[in-house]
Amino acid sequence: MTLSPDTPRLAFADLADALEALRQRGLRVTTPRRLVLEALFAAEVPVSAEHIAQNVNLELTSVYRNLETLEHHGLARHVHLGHGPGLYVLIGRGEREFLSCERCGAVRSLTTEQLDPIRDRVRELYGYEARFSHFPIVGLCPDCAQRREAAS
Amino acid sequence: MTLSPDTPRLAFADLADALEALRQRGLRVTTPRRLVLEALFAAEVPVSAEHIAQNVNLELTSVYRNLETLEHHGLARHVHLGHGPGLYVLIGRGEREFLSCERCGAVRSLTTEQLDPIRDRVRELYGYEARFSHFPIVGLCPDCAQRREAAS
DNA sequence: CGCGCTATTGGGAGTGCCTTGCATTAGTGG
DNA sequence: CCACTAATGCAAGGCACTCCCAATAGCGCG
Repeated sequence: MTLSPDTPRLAFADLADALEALRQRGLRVTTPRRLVLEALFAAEVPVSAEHIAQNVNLELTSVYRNLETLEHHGLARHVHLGHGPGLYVLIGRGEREFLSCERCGAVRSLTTEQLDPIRDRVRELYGYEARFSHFPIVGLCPDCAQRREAAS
Repeated sequence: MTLSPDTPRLAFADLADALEALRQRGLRVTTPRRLVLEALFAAEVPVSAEHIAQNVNLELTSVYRNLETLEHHGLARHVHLGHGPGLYVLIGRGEREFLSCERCGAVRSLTTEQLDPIRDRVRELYGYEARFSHFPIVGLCPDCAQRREAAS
């Protein structure tokens, strides 16, 4: 699957690249590893370990272990969108951040730069270095916010 | 606007007040209930159910159930500060919000108004109604941010 | 290509944080 | 002080991982 031309350049353009990177780091390219990576490449939204395990028919344990090593080697990361399991995404295809709706579960994807003004404001007001990449902002999406306002 | 009977605003200054409010709502004032409430009044930071259970020597189950009913009746709420158990706080004594440090666990307490500029910015940029009250902003406190910068 | 070294795997058990079910206990209004 | 039923204690269950270990299978080497 080719990347759209406007997608930022990245370290791991495709599966083969990523696998090569792993091999170079002394990691073995096993079938489960490859399948997990494939699942991440195929996903357009963050996915749970459970989801991957079901899809590619792997032991959940193995999926978690692979996600962990992918994270450790900078190929993937996970976010906590409210309650529920952690969700995993590939790194390197243009960094994404997320806003999630507590009510309907909608996930809005943003570029890192889009959240910079928020991070800047938090830093400037409270000195905290907000890292929404791991614990994103949770709230109500425009639709749910409106619906709730109408109901009151 | 009209007061919805199932979401009344409870105002209570102390334990006796809170217990009276519960009684008025048809809830029984039992020893475990009173102990959980006392623990919340005593805590100056958000506390876990486990913490309460240990302190007042109650069944964890009972603590969870009581926290749930206190939440349901608007006397308490909980926040998720990064990983780890949910942490409970009383409401009605001046609303607090939190900023937590992913590295050292430090929790900075703020008034709701202090976070309003951030919420406003999120709304104005993305239309999301950020609700940091349930999933607060997680990041690095000034100390940890500096330490990390120095290390790089 | 075969061999050996060891990273990785499957599967099972364990942990943390709750949630549910149920028989028993104890607040409360009458 | 009685009856009614909310609330409790205890046991079990559930979700999201995390750990352990014997068996397997990549990978470098000859």
